[in-house]
Amino acid sequence: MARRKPTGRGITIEDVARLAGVSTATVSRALAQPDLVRPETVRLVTEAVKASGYTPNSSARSLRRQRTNMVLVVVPTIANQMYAHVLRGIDTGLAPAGYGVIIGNLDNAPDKEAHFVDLAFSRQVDGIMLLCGFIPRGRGRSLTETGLPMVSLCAPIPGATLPEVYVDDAGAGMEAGRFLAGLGHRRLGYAAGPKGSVVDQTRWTSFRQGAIEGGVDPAEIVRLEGLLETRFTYGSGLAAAESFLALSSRPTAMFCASDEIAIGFMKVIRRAGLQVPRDVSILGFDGIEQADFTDPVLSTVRQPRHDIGRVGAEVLLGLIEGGQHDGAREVRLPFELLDRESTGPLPRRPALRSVTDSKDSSG
Amino acid sequence: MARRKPTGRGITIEDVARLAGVSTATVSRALAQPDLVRPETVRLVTEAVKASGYTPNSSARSLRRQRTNMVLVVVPTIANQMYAHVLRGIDTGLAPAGYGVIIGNLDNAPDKEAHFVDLAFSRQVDGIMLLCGFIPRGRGRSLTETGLPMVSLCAPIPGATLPEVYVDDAGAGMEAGRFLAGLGHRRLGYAAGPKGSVVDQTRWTSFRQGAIEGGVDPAEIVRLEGLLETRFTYGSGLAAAESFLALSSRPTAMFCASDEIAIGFMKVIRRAGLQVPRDVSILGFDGIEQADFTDPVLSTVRQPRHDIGRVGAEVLLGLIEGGQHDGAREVRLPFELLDRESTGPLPRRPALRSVTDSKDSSG
DNA sequence: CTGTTAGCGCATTCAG
DNA sequence: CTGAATGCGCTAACAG
Repeated sequence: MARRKPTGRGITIEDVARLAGVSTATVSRALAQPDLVRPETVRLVTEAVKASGYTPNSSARSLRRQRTNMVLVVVPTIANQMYAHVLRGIDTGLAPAGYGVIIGNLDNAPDKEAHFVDLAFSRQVDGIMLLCGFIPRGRGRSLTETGLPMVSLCAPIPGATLPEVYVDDAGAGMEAGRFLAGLGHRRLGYAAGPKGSVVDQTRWTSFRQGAIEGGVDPAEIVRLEGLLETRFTYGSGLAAAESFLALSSRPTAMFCASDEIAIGFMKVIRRAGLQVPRDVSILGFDGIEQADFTDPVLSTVRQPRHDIGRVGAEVLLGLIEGGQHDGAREVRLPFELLDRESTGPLPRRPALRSVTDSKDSSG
Repeated sequence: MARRKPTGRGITIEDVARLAGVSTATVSRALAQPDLVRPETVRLVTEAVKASGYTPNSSARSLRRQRTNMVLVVVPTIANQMYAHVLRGIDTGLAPAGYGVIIGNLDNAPDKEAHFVDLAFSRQVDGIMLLCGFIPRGRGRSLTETGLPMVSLCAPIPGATLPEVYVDDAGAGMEAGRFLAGLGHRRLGYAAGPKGSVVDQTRWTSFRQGAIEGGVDPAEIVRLEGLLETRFTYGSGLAAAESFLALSSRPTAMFCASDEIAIGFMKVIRRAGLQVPRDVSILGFDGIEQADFTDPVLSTVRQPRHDIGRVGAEVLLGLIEGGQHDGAREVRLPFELLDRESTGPLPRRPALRSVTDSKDSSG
């Protein structure tokens, strides 16, 4: 009822000032730093605000304060459960500080990269979170050149010196290798992620190393890639499984670069008549919710998805509000190997095609 | 190399103007409406821009133009595959028009609602997309009062008169009911979604109706809810399954309000020794990617997730750029019932507990 | 404690 | 076709 005449369109600070009988500066202060204003005046202003329904215009405020209270989050694809939960964590960490999220969904469209670079250069955000494992470029310039605070989550970025928040992929890979070796498996496979990815590289290398430590012959560790594009998706799992089935001598245990890959992989080999884990043990990576609902329940290396996001947000806020980059801070979060139903001890006889060849393995 | 001295911090339009030897007005025009500027001048400006690395400041531009080129997307939780894909669709529809997405993740935190209302009132966005099936409120005011263009996706909002883009839930529910009845099932169950939700209500009512049309006795259609909070999540499926198992006379076919519910449900009853679809048929809703990877593959009603987002974005852009709300436009997208592996004809004998009681069913 | 003043960086009048 | 001037709405100096 007390709604004031909307002069032009929105209610401005001037309307409130008039209503409260004070200057705009006082309104601004009463709202931002009430302790610097006489209580009675604060009350007047507060009431005027309530009466008018005033909300400060964010563009004007951003322009003036050189701060937008927004963060750009660049993610390979929002459709992946893993990233979705990291995003939730980011939101959890950012919201209390009054920051919002602008979503930068790459979604395998390289031209979008440039768009996010522009966004950053236009100062639409105060900081950047990279979940993509590389630094976006476009129009001949890179995000680093914005000078904006930036952190990398989920994946380290080689050559860059920004704070990183992620799990110890190398340690996890090692443990995965030792784990499967410890179950007695002597021929292992790795269902690969994207070839260029540091994360994939790390997991593969360390897995191999862990397996060797566990007593596996290096020649008996095979890397399986998809035929076309290999990413962390179901599709890559399907493709890797096809490669797997085509092998004359198959691994008895597989380590997969992601849960999606593991789930895709498992589907194909089960359709082919193999049983998990009797014929093949399968170990995933990520610990997405869906892995709790496969049958058998997927063994996997769980990453603290939510925490990665939350901690990443806190690190970034520190950079934004604290000011100085205090060198390349690095936060390693703990992983956890979940030994569940899709992994088991070495079966009596090696897994062969359902059409059993009379050919012995050489050795 | 040609980088100009960064006077204060960023490169402004003034720097470019100086560099090109023209006024700031000309720079602005050369960039926004080159046809109004002499080609030679445009060239000068373009070169100056390139040399300086100038990108217009978005806060200043937004303030001046009363337009931010951002859209707020309010989503119940970003962790749900369904919403994640709708979001992708939204991005697909928005990006070509130069609009970005600010993510409004409710995540079951009611206090966040108010925050998004403030965001809208502060004119930080030009439009709003609601995937939550209701109109967020906070601080005693509702999003509608912002006067901003708004559309509702995935769910109609009762009482509101905004454009809606969603599948025909009623038709889908009917078809689900007829489908299961057509398979010969005479005792049906519905694993419910959130009680207050219009979507749940619609699916349940129409499912019931379809089943009755298919010849099922209304008394033989049971609604199963979770014990605590019932939502569209795995957890609700688990809870519904517990209720299911406790029934003395169990349905032989279940319609689930979402795929997550269906998957959670399936897990529990299979652990209890029941087989799908031999003992119980299960039909989901949504058509998330994960449903392709269950064993058996989940039958479900597929929604065009991506299209819902894309079309919704286009409708909203029409409102934003076109200006006038042309009444409550409504777009219904087609659903598709996927008859796959988790549904089958009525089994010979009704599903009982694995510990077979000698008690006959009354009838 | 409060008001006045001065921009933040840009796009749009209005004159030339 | 171009330049000078104005103000979008707000906050931070600086005086009182």
